[in-house]
Amino acid sequence: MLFQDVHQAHPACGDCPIRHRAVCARCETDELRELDRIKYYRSFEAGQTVVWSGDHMEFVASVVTGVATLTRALEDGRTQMVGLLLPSDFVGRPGRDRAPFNVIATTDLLMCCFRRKPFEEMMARTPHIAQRLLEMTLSELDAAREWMLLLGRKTAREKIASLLAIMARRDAALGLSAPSGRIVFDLPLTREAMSDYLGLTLETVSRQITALRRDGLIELQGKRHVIVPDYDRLVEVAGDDSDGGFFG
Amino acid sequence: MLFQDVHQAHPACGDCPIRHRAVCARCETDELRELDRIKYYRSFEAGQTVVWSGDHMEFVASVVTGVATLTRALEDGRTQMVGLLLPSDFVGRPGRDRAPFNVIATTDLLMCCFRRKPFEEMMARTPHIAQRLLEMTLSELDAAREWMLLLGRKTAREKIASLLAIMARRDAALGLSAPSGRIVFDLPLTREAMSDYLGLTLETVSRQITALRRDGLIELQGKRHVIVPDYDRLVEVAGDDSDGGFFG
DNA sequence: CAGACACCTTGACATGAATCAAAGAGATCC
DNA sequence: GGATCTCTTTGATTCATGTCAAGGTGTCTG
Repeated sequence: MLFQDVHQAHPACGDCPIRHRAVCARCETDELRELDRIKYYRSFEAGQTVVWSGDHMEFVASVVTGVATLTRALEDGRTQMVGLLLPSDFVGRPGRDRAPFNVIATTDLLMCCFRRKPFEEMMARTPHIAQRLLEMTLSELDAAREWMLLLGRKTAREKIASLLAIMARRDAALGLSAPSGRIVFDLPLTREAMSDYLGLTLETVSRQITALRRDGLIELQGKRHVIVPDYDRLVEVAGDDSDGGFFG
Repeated sequence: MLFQDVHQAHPACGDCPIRHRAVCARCETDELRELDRIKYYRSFEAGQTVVWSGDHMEFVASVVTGVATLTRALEDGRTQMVGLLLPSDFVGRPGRDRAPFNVIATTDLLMCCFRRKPFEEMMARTPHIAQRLLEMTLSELDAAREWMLLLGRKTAREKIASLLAIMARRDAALGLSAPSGRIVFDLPLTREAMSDYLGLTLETVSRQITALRRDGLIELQGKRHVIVPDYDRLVEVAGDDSDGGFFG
């Protein structure tokens, strides 16, 4: 789910992005019908809290449109983002009833929810759903570990370059082009959200973005519109030894 | 696998710790027999590499005895530990054939392996194994996220206290006592391994351990034998808002 | 249009952790 | 029993990033 590639999913599975992208990779119609029966939609406004860490979470869900963040915080307020939910990403855990992190909508957000109990029952009857979830969870785990390397060992400059490269890559993928050469996209995060993601302060984020611009690695129009003239050069600054890991 | 609690498993499932602890929570004998048929043991000496990142990994496995680490590294050698494998922990991913990290034995190590293909086939036939793996993977994901909070937002002192608290907690759990009051245990990691885990240098680790000792939060006999006189006070220094998260 | 607000940038300074360097403590080996 | 090796501690210094503070930019609202 963390940076899950929207386009890995089967492209011909109907209108609801949820049905095939997040849950049911094989698209068998009986199961889709059953999923349809137990699903419902919820929408949230930008800034609204979806679930608070420690709360009961009586559903699992999939993002239809918008962006949400998963965060954990220390008592004194220091906050770390631990995941980013983009359209088609899945959140929730069959078998656990308390959320281990805060889920917050950063833009207007539409989620497709399944009440946990019926979903679990369906999972028990439909083995390939558990396998699909396992696969997705393993991808997330890989992404989390890649992120641990970033948080523990990269410099501020490398961190920013990494984040921009991921965003660029993701948007290139949405446009179905290979990520190389010139890429243009909009940042879906504030500087503060970026700092929470990268384990930095927002001032440092701002300064490093300025530095990357000064060095010609990116161009900015306004605060959020980013132009990456040379994707490969950016990846080089990011210092990744395996950029591919992020998309599982 | 990361900090998986050995004692969560059903205690009465036979002699091979693998059979029930890591893979088969329900202990049905037919399945255990089948797992027995496809399993084999491999042992490694301390320091030996089990798998190198990017290599083909043709098995999934479970730790019987010893300790192994999962690490990722940048090209210039900066290294981040992304997981710790202790007895009963599971490693490997059905459905992927390349390891996304290095697995290195830090002590002499005995692993119980299952060739990937037969294991996958068995998983397809035995739904609750996929569910069990999903459960374990979700626990690991929670642990990884907890670790992201540590790496991104905690001070060196808090990081060390967190690691010691986890070790203390784990060893208290092995002795079947509740983690509180006085706990005594041996560190299974060198200062360098600890630094790789915590995103610090080994000098900083050494200094902070000295500082915690000076402040009476821990006592040391030799380099590795640790006495925690007051577990709760240590947890307080660690700054965790949810210590429970680590054991899923 | 003015005012308010959220978001972002920049500057000056402080500080926690890294780096570089040296030496101590325990093992192991002949 | 001394030599050697690995692991660890400690000290001096540097540097990257955090902290505190001020001001800029764009958007929305009345």
